[in-house]
Order: sequence, then structure tokens, then C-alpha cells
Amino acid sequence: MPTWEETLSQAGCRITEPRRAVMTVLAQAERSLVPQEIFALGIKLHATLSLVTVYRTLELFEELSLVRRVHQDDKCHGYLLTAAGHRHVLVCEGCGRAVEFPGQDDLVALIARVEECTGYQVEAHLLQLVGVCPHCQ
Amino acid sequence: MPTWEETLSQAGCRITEPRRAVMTVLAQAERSLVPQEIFALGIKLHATLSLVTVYRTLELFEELSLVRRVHQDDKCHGYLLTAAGHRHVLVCEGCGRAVEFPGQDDLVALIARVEECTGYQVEAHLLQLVGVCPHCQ
DNA sequence: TCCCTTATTGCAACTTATTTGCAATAATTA
DNA sequence: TAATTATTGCAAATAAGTTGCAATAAGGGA
Ligand SMILES: [Mn+2]
Ligand SMILES: [Mn+2]
Ligand SMILES: [Zn+2]
Ligand SMILES: [Zn+2]
Repeated sequence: MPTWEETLSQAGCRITEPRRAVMTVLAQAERSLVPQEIFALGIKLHATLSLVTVYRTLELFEELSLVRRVHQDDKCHGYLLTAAGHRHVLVCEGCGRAVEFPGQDDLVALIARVEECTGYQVEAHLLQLVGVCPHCQ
Repeated sequence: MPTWEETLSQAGCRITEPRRAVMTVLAQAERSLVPQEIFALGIKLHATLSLVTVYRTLELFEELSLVRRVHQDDKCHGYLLTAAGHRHVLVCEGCGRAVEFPGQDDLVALIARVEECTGYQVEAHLLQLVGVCPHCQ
């Protein structure tokens, strides 16, 4: 698996200080962060970082699948670094800490059944679990 | 299962024209609608309806589990009438038409495994499928 | 290493989206 | 029908996200 720098380069994008800052912040985070939070932490790493750039960077990173967006009841636009190969996320409702887990196979049967019943052709899915992390129990 | 009017009454809330309008709009919708859309349709049923009231009504309805919020890549705040007993939703990426389907059981094994692996205690889940409806195929 | 080209940034201004205070209104209950 | 009080709509305030544009800084080649 390529590094994020390689992914950027191969996409013809430049590796810049603001992008480095955003990536570092996300890499060190132990829960999903909203743009505002990423900005607040990122400005410590790159003094001239702007919120606008955070938005643009997240959009780019999401396109390149470097980050994933998590949906919660309250805040809907938290961002999380994408773990390689994993697809699903489990978020702690106490502290927001999130872990990713594989499990594609578990849904295959379910999806087949739903397709049969509804006539829809399922192309993607969003599975997100909410719970309490060991820390918060 | 109680009607939405009963649910409201039992919660000590009043059954008003604006709320009736919002509920009617959602009941007639064949896809999830954002507040703005609900307002546009609702004002035809209740001429003095305001967008502010739509927001407040949706918040109330969501608390009472009368409506559910669907999360999509683009718009994250679509609302859908809650179908009794059902938990999951399948949204058409073409036209937005949505159907709900049961399937709690399918996730039991997966959730047990995830709890084991992560130490989290899973309390809820968000499973949303995206596909193409028969209409759009 | 220095230059050149051009992707990227940050500012400022703008557009939505959502929230809140408050007086007027309308749904209940007696 | 009247009294009570939840609810509404307006106006104004926030918050969230977007866009135009000139200044800046990657990074490929000389
Ligand atoms: Mn999955
Ligand atoms: Mn969302
Ligand atoms: Zn926690
Ligand atoms: Zn469709």
C-alpha cells in the first residue's frame, strides 16, 4: 500500500505543509474530528494554515480515499484516517474514539436478500456501529 | 402501534397544523427530503408554515422516533418517515427513493465478533445501503 | 542549485444552513 | 366559552461551507 505522499503524487497533487499538517493531525487523533477541530490542531503545526484549506484538503483526501467521513447523530462531518482495507467504523458515543473493522462478508447474504425483496441493485453500503469504548465503560 | 397523533399526545405535545403539514409531506414523499424541501411542499398545505417550524418539528419527530435521518455522500440531512419496526434503509442514488427493510438479526453475529475484537460495547448501528431502484435501472 | 511553471494557499466576501429571543397565536382542558 | 400554556413566525444572530483572486511555494528541468 502506498504512503499518502505517494498517493498524492500519483494523482498529480503536491505535498504541501498545510496538507502535511492535516494528515499529521488526523494520524494522531484517536477519534473523528470535524474541520474546525482539525484546523485548531493543525495551526499548531503550520502557523498560517487556514480553515478554507482544511476544507479543500479534506475534500481532496476523501476523493483519494485517504480519509473517511463518519456520520453521527449530532455532528455529521467528522473525518477519520482511512485504515487500509477496512470498510466499517465503530464510534464511541462517549468520547468519539473510533476503530475500523473488516466484515464485508457478513453483509453479502443480507444484501442479496434485500435486493431480492426490493428490486433495488445495491451498490454500496454504510455500516457504522455506535457503542462504548473500553475507556468509557 | 400508535398513530403519530397519539405519540404526540402521549408525549404532552399538541397536534398542530404545521406539524400535520410536515407529517403529510413526509407521508406522501417517496424519497428522503431535506428541511428546505419539506418546507416548500408543506407551505402548500399550511400557508403560514415557516422553515423554522419545520426544523423544530423535525427535531421533535426525530426524538419521538417518528422520522429517521438518512445520510448520503452529498446531503446528510434528509428525513424519512419511520416505518414500524424496521431499522435500515436503502436509498436509490439515482432518484433518492428509499425503502426500509428489517434485518436486525443479520448483524448479531457480526456485532458479537466486533465486540470481542475491539472491547467496545455496541449499542446501536447505522446500516444504510445505497443502490439503484427498479425505476432508475 | 536556481528558475519557471502552475498547483495551492489565505484572505475577504458570499451563500447556505441552523439556532435563538420574543411577542402573537392557537391547541387543549376545564 | 374562557383560561392556560405550548407552539408559531418573524427577525436577527450564529455557524457552516463555498468562491474569486492575487500572492505564494512545490517540484521538474536547466
Ligand atoms: Mn460493509
Ligand atoms: Mn450525515
Ligand atoms: Zn469512549
Ligand atoms: Zn431511483
